Amino acid sequence: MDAPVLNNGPTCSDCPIRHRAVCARCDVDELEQLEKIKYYRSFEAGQTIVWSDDKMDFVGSVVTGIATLTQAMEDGRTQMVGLLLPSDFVGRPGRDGSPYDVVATSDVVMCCFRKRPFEQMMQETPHIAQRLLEMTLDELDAAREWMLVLGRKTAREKIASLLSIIARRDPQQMNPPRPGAVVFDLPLTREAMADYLGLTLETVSRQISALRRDGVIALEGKRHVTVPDMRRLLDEAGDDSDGGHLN
Amino acid sequence: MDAPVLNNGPTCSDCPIRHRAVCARCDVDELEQLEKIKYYRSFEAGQTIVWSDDKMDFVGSVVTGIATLTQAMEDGRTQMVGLLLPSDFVGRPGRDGSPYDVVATSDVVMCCFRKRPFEQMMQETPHIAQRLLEMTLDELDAAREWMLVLGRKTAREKIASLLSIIARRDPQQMNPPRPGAVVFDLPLTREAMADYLGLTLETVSRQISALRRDGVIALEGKRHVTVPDMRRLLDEAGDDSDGGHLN
DNA sequence: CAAGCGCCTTGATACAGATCAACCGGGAGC
DNA sequence: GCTCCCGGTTGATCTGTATCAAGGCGCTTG
Repeated sequence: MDAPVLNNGPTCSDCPIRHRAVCARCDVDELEQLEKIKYYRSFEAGQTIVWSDDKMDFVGSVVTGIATLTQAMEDGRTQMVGLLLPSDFVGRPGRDGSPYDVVATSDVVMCCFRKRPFEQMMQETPHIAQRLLEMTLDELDAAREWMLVLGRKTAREKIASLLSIIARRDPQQMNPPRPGAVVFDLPLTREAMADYLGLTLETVSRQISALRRDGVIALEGKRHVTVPDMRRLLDEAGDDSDGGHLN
Repeated sequence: MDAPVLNNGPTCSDCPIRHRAVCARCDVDELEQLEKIKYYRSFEAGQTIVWSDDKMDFVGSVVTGIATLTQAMEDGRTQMVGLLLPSDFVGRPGRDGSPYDVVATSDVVMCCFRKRPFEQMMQETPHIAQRLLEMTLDELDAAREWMLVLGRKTAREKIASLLSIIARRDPQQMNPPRPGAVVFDLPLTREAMADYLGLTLETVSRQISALRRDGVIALEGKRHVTVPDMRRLLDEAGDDSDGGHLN
Protein backbone atom coordinates (compact mmCIF):
# COMPACT_ATOMS: atom_id res chain seq x y z
CA MET A 1 0.00 0.00 0.00
CA ASP A 2 2.90 2.33 0.64
CA ALA A 3 3.78 4.24 -2.48
CA PRO A 4 7.28 5.52 -3.03
CA VAL A 5 7.95 8.68 -1.10
CA LEU A 6 10.11 11.09 -3.00
CA ASN A 7 12.36 13.48 -1.26
CA ASN A 8 11.50 17.12 -1.38
CA GLY A 9 13.37 17.48 -4.60
CA PRO A 10 11.39 20.02 -6.55
CA THR A 11 10.93 23.25 -4.68
CA CYS A 12 7.64 25.13 -4.55
CA SER A 13 8.89 27.99 -6.65
CA ASP A 14 9.42 25.68 -9.64
CA CYS A 15 6.16 23.86 -9.10
CA PRO A 16 3.95 23.61 -12.19
CA ILE A 17 0.81 24.18 -10.11
CA ARG A 18 2.29 26.88 -7.92
CA HIS A 19 -0.20 29.54 -9.01
CA ARG A 20 -3.35 27.42 -9.09
CA ALA A 21 -3.24 25.06 -6.11
CA VAL A 22 -4.10 25.67 -2.43
CA CYS A 23 -0.80 27.42 -2.08
CA ALA A 24 -1.54 29.91 -4.86
CA ARG A 25 -1.79 32.92 -2.60
CA CYS A 26 1.01 32.06 -0.22
CA ASP A 27 3.96 34.39 0.03
CA VAL A 28 7.56 33.15 0.28
CA ASP A 29 7.51 32.83 4.05
CA GLU A 30 4.38 30.74 3.94
CA LEU A 31 5.78 28.57 1.16
CA GLU A 32 8.80 27.92 3.30
CA GLN A 33 6.56 26.69 6.08
CA LEU A 34 4.71 24.47 3.66
CA GLU A 35 7.93 22.98 2.35
CA LYS A 36 8.57 21.65 5.83
CA ILE A 37 5.42 19.61 6.02
CA LYS A 38 5.17 18.46 2.44
CA TYR A 39 6.36 15.39 0.57
CA TYR A 40 5.75 13.93 -2.87
CA ARG A 41 4.20 10.60 -3.62
CA SER A 42 3.64 8.99 -6.97
CA PHE A 43 1.08 6.47 -8.03
CA GLU A 44 0.78 4.29 -11.08
CA ALA A 45 -2.22 4.28 -13.35
CA GLY A 46 -4.92 2.17 -11.75
CA GLN A 47 -3.63 2.49 -8.20
CA THR A 48 -5.99 3.63 -5.47
CA ILE A 49 -4.71 6.76 -3.77
CA VAL A 50 -7.27 6.80 -0.96
CA TRP A 51 -9.79 4.14 0.00
CA SER A 52 -13.19 5.43 1.01
CA ASP A 53 -13.59 5.72 4.79
CA ASP A 54 -9.97 4.86 5.45
CA LYS A 55 -8.11 7.15 7.77
CA MET A 56 -6.07 9.73 5.87
CA ASP A 57 -3.00 11.21 7.43
CA PHE A 58 -2.46 13.70 4.66
CA VAL A 59 -4.18 16.14 2.37
CA GLY A 60 -2.63 17.35 -0.86
CA SER A 61 -2.69 18.49 -4.44
CA VAL A 62 -2.50 16.61 -7.71
CA VAL A 63 0.71 17.83 -9.38
CA THR A 64 0.61 15.81 -12.58
CA GLY A 65 -1.74 13.17 -13.94
CA ILE A 66 -5.43 12.55 -13.52
CA ALA A 67 -7.38 10.95 -10.72
CA THR A 68 -11.06 10.25 -10.13
CA LEU A 69 -13.33 10.55 -7.13
CA THR A 70 -15.72 7.66 -7.01
CA GLN A 71 -18.65 6.55 -4.90
CA ALA A 72 -20.01 3.01 -4.94
CA MET A 73 -23.09 1.15 -3.71
CA GLU A 74 -22.77 -2.31 -2.17
CA ASP A 75 -24.16 -4.00 -5.24
CA GLY A 76 -21.38 -2.52 -7.35
CA ARG A 77 -23.15 0.38 -9.00
CA THR A 78 -20.61 3.14 -9.22
CA GLN A 79 -20.77 6.88 -9.74
CA MET A 80 -17.84 9.13 -10.38
CA VAL A 81 -18.32 12.36 -8.47
CA GLY A 82 -15.22 14.25 -9.43
CA LEU A 83 -12.38 14.41 -11.89
CA LEU A 84 -9.12 15.59 -10.36
CA LEU A 85 -6.70 17.40 -12.63
CA PRO A 86 -3.37 19.00 -11.75
CA SER A 87 -3.79 21.59 -8.96
CA ASP A 88 -6.99 20.01 -7.62
CA PHE A 89 -7.11 19.33 -3.90
CA VAL A 90 -7.62 15.98 -2.18
CA GLY A 91 -8.82 15.50 1.36
CA ARG A 92 -10.85 17.46 3.81
CA PRO A 93 -9.31 19.39 6.64
CA GLY A 94 -11.25 18.56 9.77
CA ARG A 95 -12.34 15.10 8.64
CA ASP A 96 -10.33 11.96 9.09
CA GLY A 97 -11.36 10.11 5.96
CA SER A 98 -12.70 10.64 2.49
CA PRO A 99 -16.19 9.32 1.77
CA TYR A 100 -14.92 8.48 -1.74
CA ASP A 101 -12.34 6.33 -3.39
CA VAL A 102 -9.63 8.37 -5.04
CA VAL A 103 -8.10 6.44 -7.94
CA ALA A 104 -5.22 7.32 -10.24
CA THR A 105 -6.41 7.15 -13.84
CA SER A 106 -3.00 7.90 -15.27
CA ASP A 107 0.32 7.96 -13.46
CA VAL A 108 -0.07 10.61 -10.78
CA VAL A 109 2.26 12.69 -8.66
CA MET A 110 0.79 14.19 -5.51
CA CYS A 111 2.12 16.91 -3.29
CA CYS A 112 1.04 15.81 0.17
CA PHE A 113 0.92 17.77 3.40
CA ARG A 114 0.88 16.05 6.75
CA LYS A 115 -2.62 16.56 7.99
CA ARG A 116 -2.24 17.90 11.51
CA PRO A 117 0.39 20.53 10.72
CA PHE A 118 -1.55 21.57 7.63
CA GLU A 119 -4.73 22.05 9.65
CA GLN A 120 -2.84 24.12 12.14
CA MET A 121 -1.31 26.22 9.42
CA MET A 122 -4.75 26.83 7.98
CA GLN A 123 -5.77 28.43 11.25
CA GLU A 124 -2.82 30.74 11.19
CA THR A 125 -2.40 31.74 7.58
CA PRO A 126 -5.62 33.01 6.06
CA HIS A 127 -4.15 32.82 2.57
CA ILE A 128 -4.49 29.07 2.58
CA ALA A 129 -8.01 28.99 3.98
CA GLN A 130 -9.11 31.70 1.56
CA ARG A 131 -7.76 29.86 -1.43
CA LEU A 132 -9.26 26.60 -0.26
CA LEU A 133 -12.64 28.26 0.14
CA GLU A 134 -12.44 29.62 -3.38
CA MET A 135 -11.50 26.22 -4.80
CA THR A 136 -14.25 24.50 -2.84
CA LEU A 137 -16.84 26.96 -4.10
CA ASP A 138 -15.69 26.27 -7.65
CA GLU A 139 -15.99 22.54 -7.11
CA LEU A 140 -19.44 23.01 -5.66
CA ASP A 141 -20.51 24.90 -8.77
CA ALA A 142 -19.04 22.17 -10.94
CA ALA A 143 -20.82 19.47 -8.94
CA ARG A 144 -24.12 21.29 -9.31
CA GLU A 145 -23.63 21.74 -13.00
CA TRP A 146 -22.99 18.05 -13.19
CA MET A 147 -26.27 17.36 -11.37
CA LEU A 148 -28.09 18.93 -14.29
CA VAL A 149 -26.19 16.66 -16.67
CA LEU A 150 -27.00 13.55 -14.64
CA GLY A 151 -30.60 14.39 -13.93
CA ARG A 152 -31.88 15.88 -17.12
CA LYS A 153 -29.69 15.28 -20.14
CA THR A 154 -29.99 12.53 -22.76
CA ALA A 155 -27.14 10.10 -23.38
CA ARG A 156 -25.99 12.05 -26.44
CA GLU A 157 -26.05 15.34 -24.53
CA LYS A 158 -24.18 13.74 -21.67
CA ILE A 159 -21.36 12.62 -23.93
CA ALA A 160 -21.20 16.01 -25.59
CA SER A 161 -21.10 17.66 -22.16
CA LEU A 162 -18.23 15.47 -21.02
CA LEU A 163 -16.26 16.13 -24.19
CA SER A 164 -16.84 19.88 -23.78
CA ILE A 165 -15.57 19.82 -20.24
CA ILE A 166 -12.46 17.88 -21.13
CA ALA A 167 -11.81 20.09 -24.14
CA ARG A 168 -12.17 23.18 -21.98
CA ARG A 169 -9.84 21.95 -19.25
CA ASP A 170 -7.22 20.26 -21.39
CA PRO A 171 -4.31 22.65 -21.82
CA GLN A 172 -3.16 21.04 -25.05
CA GLN A 173 -5.39 23.10 -27.33
CA MET A 174 -2.56 24.57 -29.32
CA ASN A 175 -1.65 23.59 -32.88
CA PRO A 176 -5.10 22.67 -34.04
CA PRO A 177 -5.20 21.38 -37.63
CA ARG A 178 -7.73 24.07 -38.48
CA PRO A 179 -8.20 27.26 -36.55
CA GLY A 180 -11.28 26.97 -34.37
CA ALA A 181 -10.83 23.22 -34.05
CA VAL A 182 -9.91 21.63 -30.75
CA VAL A 183 -7.87 18.47 -30.29
CA PHE A 184 -7.35 16.38 -27.17
CA ASP A 185 -6.90 12.89 -25.79
CA LEU A 186 -9.59 11.24 -23.73
CA PRO A 187 -8.10 10.57 -20.31
CA LEU A 188 -10.80 8.03 -19.48
CA THR A 189 -11.84 4.56 -20.61
CA ARG A 190 -15.37 4.08 -21.90
CA GLU A 191 -16.24 2.49 -18.60
CA ALA A 192 -14.95 5.45 -16.60
CA MET A 193 -16.93 7.78 -18.84
CA ALA A 194 -20.00 5.65 -18.20
CA ASP A 195 -19.42 5.95 -14.45
CA TYR A 196 -19.11 9.67 -14.76
CA LEU A 197 -22.22 10.03 -16.86
CA GLY A 198 -24.55 7.56 -15.18
CA LEU A 199 -24.67 5.39 -18.32
CA THR A 200 -23.47 1.94 -19.34
CA LEU A 201 -20.28 1.58 -21.30
CA GLU A 202 -22.21 0.25 -24.29
CA THR A 203 -24.33 3.38 -24.44
CA VAL A 204 -21.21 5.52 -24.21
CA SER A 205 -19.66 3.65 -27.09
CA ARG A 206 -22.77 3.91 -29.23
CA GLN A 207 -23.19 7.63 -28.64
CA ILE A 208 -19.56 8.36 -29.41
CA SER A 209 -19.97 6.44 -32.64
CA ALA A 210 -23.10 8.43 -33.40
CA LEU A 211 -21.37 11.77 -32.81
CA ARG A 212 -18.58 10.62 -35.08
CA ARG A 213 -21.01 9.56 -37.82
CA ASP A 214 -22.71 12.93 -37.56
CA GLY A 215 -19.42 14.77 -37.92
CA VAL A 216 -19.55 16.43 -34.52
CA ILE A 217 -16.23 14.83 -33.64
CA ALA A 218 -13.52 12.88 -35.44
CA LEU A 219 -11.60 10.02 -33.87
CA GLU A 220 -8.11 8.75 -34.46
CA GLY A 221 -7.77 5.50 -32.62
CA LYS A 222 -10.10 5.28 -29.64
CA ARG A 223 -8.83 8.13 -27.56
CA HIS A 224 -7.63 10.94 -29.80
CA VAL A 225 -10.46 13.36 -30.48
CA THR A 226 -10.76 16.27 -32.89
CA VAL A 227 -13.63 18.70 -32.55
CA PRO A 228 -13.90 20.60 -35.82
CA ASP A 229 -16.48 23.07 -34.49
CA MET A 230 -16.61 23.71 -30.78
CA ARG A 231 -19.85 25.67 -31.08
CA ARG A 232 -21.53 22.65 -32.60
CA LEU A 233 -20.37 20.43 -29.75
CA LEU A 234 -21.66 22.85 -27.13
CA ASP A 235 -24.93 22.88 -28.99
CA GLU A 236 -25.15 19.12 -28.82
CA ALA A 237 -24.46 19.35 -25.10
CA GLY A 238 -27.59 21.45 -24.71
CA ASP A 239 -25.52 24.12 -23.02
CA ASP A 240 -26.47 27.71 -23.16
CA SER A 241 -24.04 28.60 -25.91
CA ASP A 242 -26.00 31.66 -27.01
CA GLY A 243 -23.37 34.17 -26.16
CA GLY A 244 -20.77 31.81 -27.45
CA HIS A 245 -18.07 33.06 -25.12
CA LEU A 246 -16.00 29.95 -24.62
CA ASN A 247 -14.48 31.14 -21.39
CA MET B 1 -38.97 42.86 -7.39
CA ASP B 2 -38.29 44.68 -4.12
CA ALA B 3 -39.38 42.61 -1.19
CA PRO B 4 -40.30 44.23 2.09
CA VAL B 5 -37.24 45.14 4.10
CA LEU B 6 -37.74 44.62 7.80
CA ASN B 7 -35.93 46.70 10.31
CA ASN B 8 -33.23 45.05 12.31
CA GLY B 9 -35.77 43.97 14.85
CA PRO B 10 -34.53 40.62 16.08
CA THR B 11 -31.03 40.73 17.40
CA CYS B 12 -28.42 38.11 16.61
CA SER B 13 -28.34 36.72 20.11
CA ASP B 14 -31.99 35.65 19.87
CA CYS B 15 -31.57 34.33 16.36
CA PRO B 16 -32.87 30.79 15.85
CA ILE B 17 -29.94 29.96 13.56
CA ARG B 18 -27.30 31.72 15.61
CA HIS B 19 -25.27 28.58 16.26
CA ARG B 20 -25.53 26.97 12.82
CA ALA B 21 -25.24 29.75 10.21
CA VAL B 22 -22.15 31.53 8.85
CA CYS B 23 -22.05 33.52 12.02
CA ALA B 24 -21.88 30.42 14.23
CA ARG B 25 -18.33 31.01 15.39
CA CYS B 26 -18.48 34.76 15.74
CA ASP B 27 -17.93 36.30 19.14
CA VAL B 28 -19.98 39.22 20.47
CA ASP B 29 -17.77 41.86 18.90
CA GLU B 30 -18.01 40.27 15.51
CA LEU B 31 -21.76 39.88 15.85
CA GLU B 32 -22.01 43.55 16.57
CA GLN B 33 -20.18 44.30 13.34
CA LEU B 34 -22.49 41.98 11.45
CA GLU B 35 -25.55 43.66 12.92
CA LYS B 36 -24.48 46.84 11.22
CA ILE B 37 -24.49 45.39 7.73
CA LYS B 38 -27.46 43.06 8.01
CA TYR B 39 -31.13 43.43 7.28
CA TYR B 40 -34.06 41.04 7.06
CA ARG B 41 -36.16 40.37 4.03
CA SER B 42 -39.17 38.14 3.69
CA PHE B 43 -40.52 36.35 0.68
CA GLU B 44 -43.82 34.66 0.06
CA ALA B 45 -44.12 31.06 -1.06
CA GLY B 46 -43.46 30.91 -4.79
CA GLN B 47 -41.48 34.14 -4.97
CA THR B 48 -38.08 34.13 -6.61
CA ILE B 49 -35.40 35.31 -4.21
CA VAL B 50 -32.60 35.52 -6.76
CA TRP B 51 -32.81 35.21 -10.55
CA SER B 52 -29.97 33.29 -12.14
CA ASP B 53 -27.23 35.54 -13.47
CA ASP B 54 -28.76 38.67 -12.02
CA LYS B 55 -26.47 40.88 -10.05
CA MET B 56 -26.77 40.24 -6.32
CA ASP B 57 -25.97 43.00 -3.89
CA PHE B 58 -26.26 40.74 -0.87
CA VAL B 59 -25.44 37.37 0.53
CA GLY B 60 -27.28 35.85 3.45
CA SER B 61 -28.79 33.03 5.43
CA VAL B 62 -32.19 31.43 5.38
CA VAL B 63 -33.66 32.11 8.82
CA THR B 64 -37.02 30.39 8.47
CA GLY B 65 -38.74 28.58 5.63
CA ILE B 66 -37.48 26.53 2.72
CA ALA B 67 -36.02 27.59 -0.59
CA THR B 68 -34.69 25.72 -3.61
CA LEU B 69 -31.70 26.18 -5.86
CA THR B 70 -32.62 25.44 -9.43
CA GLN B 71 -30.90 25.23 -12.78
CA ALA B 72 -32.76 25.23 -16.09
CA MET B 73 -32.05 24.52 -19.74
CA GLU B 74 -33.51 26.73 -22.47
CA ASP B 75 -36.07 24.11 -23.46
CA GLY B 76 -37.48 24.11 -19.94
CA ARG B 77 -35.89 21.02 -18.49
CA THR B 78 -35.17 21.82 -14.89
CA GLN B 79 -32.93 20.35 -12.22
CA MET B 80 -32.97 21.28 -8.59
CA VAL B 81 -29.40 21.40 -7.30
CA GLY B 82 -29.96 22.32 -3.70
CA LEU B 83 -32.52 22.49 -0.95
CA LEU B 84 -32.02 25.42 1.41
CA LEU B 85 -33.16 24.98 4.98
CA PRO B 86 -32.83 27.41 7.87
CA SER B 87 -29.17 28.35 8.43
CA ASP B 88 -28.13 27.56 4.86
CA PHE B 89 -26.17 30.23 3.05
CA VAL B 90 -27.12 31.97 -0.19
CA GLY B 91 -24.74 33.73 -2.53
CA ARG B 92 -21.08 33.53 -3.27
CA PRO B 93 -18.57 36.00 -1.94
CA GLY B 94 -16.38 37.11 -4.80
CA ARG B 95 -18.99 36.52 -7.51
CA ASP B 96 -21.60 39.00 -8.58
CA GLY B 97 -24.42 36.66 -9.41
CA SER B 98 -25.74 33.23 -8.69
CA PRO B 99 -25.75 30.74 -11.57
CA TYR B 100 -29.01 29.39 -10.16
CA ASP B 101 -32.51 30.57 -9.46
CA VAL B 102 -33.25 30.70 -5.76
CA VAL B 103 -36.97 30.25 -5.14
CA ALA B 104 -38.95 30.35 -1.92
CA THR B 105 -40.92 27.13 -1.55
CA SER B 106 -42.62 28.22 1.63
CA ASP B 107 -42.70 31.69 3.14
CA VAL B 108 -39.09 32.56 3.80
CA VAL B 109 -37.24 35.04 6.00
CA MET B 110 -33.67 35.80 5.01
CA CYS B 111 -30.96 37.49 7.00
CA CYS B 112 -29.07 39.45 4.35
CA PHE B 113 -25.67 41.07 4.50
CA ARG B 114 -24.65 43.82 2.13
CA LYS B 115 -22.17 42.16 -0.15
CA ARG B 116 -19.20 44.52 -0.19
CA PRO B 117 -18.96 45.01 3.56
CA PHE B 118 -19.48 41.31 4.12
CA GLU B 119 -16.65 40.44 1.76
CA GLN B 120 -14.42 42.85 3.52
CA MET B 121 -15.34 41.46 6.90
CA MET B 122 -14.49 37.99 5.63
CA GLN B 123 -10.95 39.13 4.96
CA GLU B 124 -10.59 40.44 8.47
CA THR B 125 -12.40 37.97 10.65
CA PRO B 126 -11.27 34.39 10.06
CA HIS B 127 -14.21 33.03 12.05
CA ILE B 128 -16.54 33.83 9.22
CA ALA B 129 -14.36 32.44 6.45
CA GLN B 130 -13.67 29.30 8.48
CA ARG B 131 -17.31 28.65 9.08
CA LEU B 132 -18.18 29.32 5.46
CA LEU B 133 -15.51 26.88 4.33
CA GLU B 134 -16.91 24.23 6.61
CA MET B 135 -20.45 24.80 5.34
CA THR B 136 -19.29 24.77 1.74
CA LEU B 137 -17.44 21.48 2.22
CA ASP B 138 -20.60 20.00 3.71
CA GLU B 139 -22.62 21.17 0.76
CA LEU B 140 -20.07 19.72 -1.62
CA ASP B 141 -20.36 16.35 0.09
CA ALA B 142 -24.13 16.58 -0.11
CA ALA B 143 -23.98 17.49 -3.80
CA ARG B 144 -21.71 14.53 -4.52
CA GLU B 145 -23.94 12.18 -2.62
CA TRP B 146 -26.79 13.48 -4.72
CA MET B 147 -24.83 12.75 -7.89
CA LEU B 148 -24.93 9.08 -6.95
CA VAL B 149 -28.69 9.31 -6.50
CA LEU B 150 -29.18 11.01 -9.86
CA GLY B 151 -26.76 8.87 -11.80
CA ARG B 152 -27.30 5.39 -10.49
CA LYS B 153 -30.45 4.93 -8.47
CA THR B 154 -33.82 3.64 -9.64
CA ALA B 155 -36.95 5.76 -9.32
CA ARG B 156 -38.03 3.92 -6.17
CA GLU B 157 -34.60 4.32 -4.61
CA LYS B 158 -34.59 7.99 -5.53
CA ILE B 159 -37.87 8.61 -3.74
CA ALA B 160 -36.73 6.67 -0.70
CA SER B 161 -33.48 8.66 -0.69
CA LEU B 162 -35.33 11.97 -0.78
CA LEU B 163 -37.67 10.92 2.01
CA SER B 164 -34.68 9.81 4.10
CA ILE B 165 -32.97 13.13 3.65
CA ILE B 166 -36.05 15.12 4.56
CA ALA B 167 -36.72 12.89 7.55
CA ARG B 168 -33.16 13.31 8.75
CA ARG B 169 -33.16 17.08 8.41
CA ASP B 170 -36.66 17.83 9.61
CA PRO B 171 -36.44 18.89 13.23
CA GLN B 172 -40.02 17.85 13.97
CA GLN B 173 -39.24 14.23 14.80
CA MET B 174 -40.62 14.38 18.29
CA ASN B 175 -43.88 12.75 19.42
CA PRO B 176 -43.89 9.90 16.99
CA PRO B 177 -47.00 7.71 17.28
CA ARG B 178 -44.77 4.68 17.83
CA PRO B 179 -41.21 4.84 19.11
CA GLY B 180 -38.83 4.37 16.22
CA ALA B 181 -41.30 5.88 13.78
CA VAL B 182 -40.63 9.21 12.11
CA VAL B 183 -43.24 11.74 11.04
CA PHE B 184 -42.85 14.79 8.84
CA ASP B 185 -44.50 16.98 6.24
CA LEU B 186 -43.23 17.05 2.69
CA PRO B 187 -42.10 20.59 1.97
CA LEU B 188 -42.24 20.02 -1.79
CA THR B 189 -44.87 19.48 -4.46
CA ARG B 190 -44.64 16.34 -6.57
CA GLU B 191 -43.25 18.45 -9.37
CA ALA B 192 -40.50 19.91 -7.19
CA MET B 193 -39.60 16.42 -6.05
CA ALA B 194 -39.41 15.36 -9.68
CA ASP B 195 -37.08 18.26 -10.40
CA TYR B 196 -34.90 17.26 -7.50
CA LEU B 197 -34.78 13.60 -8.52
CA GLY B 198 -34.49 13.88 -12.28
CA LEU B 199 -37.87 12.22 -12.78
CA THR B 200 -41.31 13.22 -14.05
CA LEU B 201 -44.02 14.11 -11.61
CA GLU B 202 -46.05 11.10 -12.74
CA THR B 203 -43.25 8.73 -11.83
CA VAL B 204 -42.88 10.43 -8.46
CA SER B 205 -46.56 9.99 -7.78
CA ARG B 206 -46.52 6.33 -8.81
CA GLN B 207 -43.49 5.47 -6.71
CA ILE B 208 -44.89 7.20 -3.66
CA SER B 209 -48.08 5.20 -4.11
CA ALA B 210 -46.01 2.03 -4.45
CA LEU B 211 -44.07 2.73 -1.25
CA ARG B 212 -47.37 3.33 0.51
CA ARG B 213 -48.88 0.08 -0.84
CA ASP B 214 -45.79 -1.79 0.35
CA GLY B 215 -46.06 -0.32 3.84
CA VAL B 216 -42.75 1.51 3.73
CA ILE B 217 -44.54 4.78 4.41
CA ALA B 218 -48.03 5.88 5.38
CA LEU B 219 -49.70 9.02 4.07
CA GLU B 220 -52.27 11.32 5.59
CA GLY B 221 -53.41 13.67 2.88
CA LYS B 222 -50.78 14.21 0.25
CA ARG B 223 -48.04 15.74 2.30
CA HIS B 224 -48.05 14.24 5.78
CA VAL B 225 -45.77 11.21 5.93
CA THR B 226 -45.23 8.57 8.59
CA VAL B 227 -42.27 6.25 8.35
CA PRO B 228 -42.97 3.30 10.64
CA ASP B 229 -39.49 1.82 10.25
CA MET B 230 -36.66 4.11 9.32
CA ARG B 231 -34.28 1.21 8.76
CA ARG B 232 -36.61 -0.17 6.13
CA LEU B 233 -36.74 3.18 4.33
CA LEU B 234 -32.95 3.46 4.27
CA ASP B 235 -32.84 -0.03 2.89
CA GLU B 236 -35.16 0.95 0.08
CA ALA B 237 -32.91 3.91 -0.61
CA GLY B 238 -30.05 1.52 -1.26
CA ASP B 239 -28.01 3.36 1.32
CA ASP B 240 -25.31 1.67 3.26
CA SER B 241 -27.42 1.20 6.37
CA ASP B 242 -25.29 -1.68 7.61
CA GLY B 243 -24.05 0.02 10.71
CA GLY B 244 -27.51 1.41 11.19
CA HIS B 245 -26.28 4.52 13.00
CA LEU B 246 -28.91 7.09 12.00
CA ASN B 247 -26.68 10.04 12.73
C1' DC C 1 3.70 -16.98 -34.45
C1' DA C 2 -0.28 -18.16 -31.45
C1' DA C 3 -2.78 -17.35 -27.36
C1' DG C 4 -4.84 -14.42 -24.21
C1' DC C 5 -6.52 -10.22 -22.43
C1' DG C 6 -8.13 -5.45 -22.04
C1' DC C 7 -10.74 -2.23 -24.25
C1' DC C 8 -14.06 -1.27 -27.43
C1' DT C 9 -17.91 -1.86 -30.94
C1' DT C 10 -22.18 -3.50 -32.63
C1' DG C 11 -26.55 -6.17 -32.67
C1' DA C 12 -30.98 -8.08 -30.61
C1' DT C 13 -34.07 -7.72 -27.08
C1' DA C 14 -36.10 -6.26 -22.54
C1' DC C 15 -37.77 -2.96 -19.52
C1' DA C 16 -37.97 1.31 -16.53
C1' DG C 17 -39.55 5.50 -16.88
C1' DA C 18 -41.38 9.15 -20.17
C1' DT C 19 -45.26 10.73 -22.51
C1' DC C 20 -50.06 11.44 -23.48
C1' DA C 21 -54.44 11.47 -21.52
C1' DA C 22 -58.32 11.10 -18.40
C1' DC C 23 -59.93 11.93 -14.05
C1' DC C 24 -60.23 13.13 -8.79
C1' DG C 25 -60.63 16.16 -4.68
C1' DG C 26 -60.40 20.34 -2.30
C1' DG C 27 -60.11 25.22 -1.89
C1' DA C 28 -60.97 29.99 -3.82
C1' DG C 29 -63.86 33.09 -6.13
C1' DC C 30 -68.22 34.47 -7.76
C1' DG D 1 -74.29 26.63 -4.68
C1' DC D 2 -71.52 26.16 -8.82
C1' DT D 3 -67.27 26.59 -11.38
C1' DC D 4 -62.60 26.69 -11.98
C1' DC D 5 -58.10 25.60 -11.07
C1' DC D 6 -54.23 23.50 -8.86
C1' DG D 7 -52.00 19.60 -7.28
C1' DG D 8 -52.25 14.91 -7.45
C1' DT D 9 -53.41 10.02 -9.12
C1' DT D 10 -53.83 6.45 -12.37
C1' DG D 11 -53.98 4.14 -17.00
C1' DA D 12 -52.21 3.07 -21.82
C1' DT D 13 -48.63 3.33 -24.73
C1' DC D 14 -44.05 4.64 -26.46
C1' DT D 15 -39.07 4.99 -26.32
C1' DG D 16 -34.33 5.56 -24.70
C1' DT D 17 -31.23 3.15 -22.41
C1' DA D 18 -29.98 -1.21 -20.06
C1' DT D 19 -29.01 -5.86 -20.65
C1' DC D 20 -27.36 -9.91 -22.87
C1' DA D 21 -24.41 -11.58 -26.35
C1' DA D 22 -21.03 -11.91 -30.03
C1' DG D 23 -16.98 -10.30 -32.09
C1' DG D 24 -12.97 -7.11 -33.37
C1' DC D 25 -8.54 -4.69 -32.72
C1' DG D 26 -4.13 -4.10 -30.72
C1' DC D 27 -0.91 -5.26 -27.15
C1' DT D 28 1.64 -8.31 -24.27
C1' DT D 29 3.47 -12.81 -23.19
C1' DG D 30 5.46 -17.00 -24.14
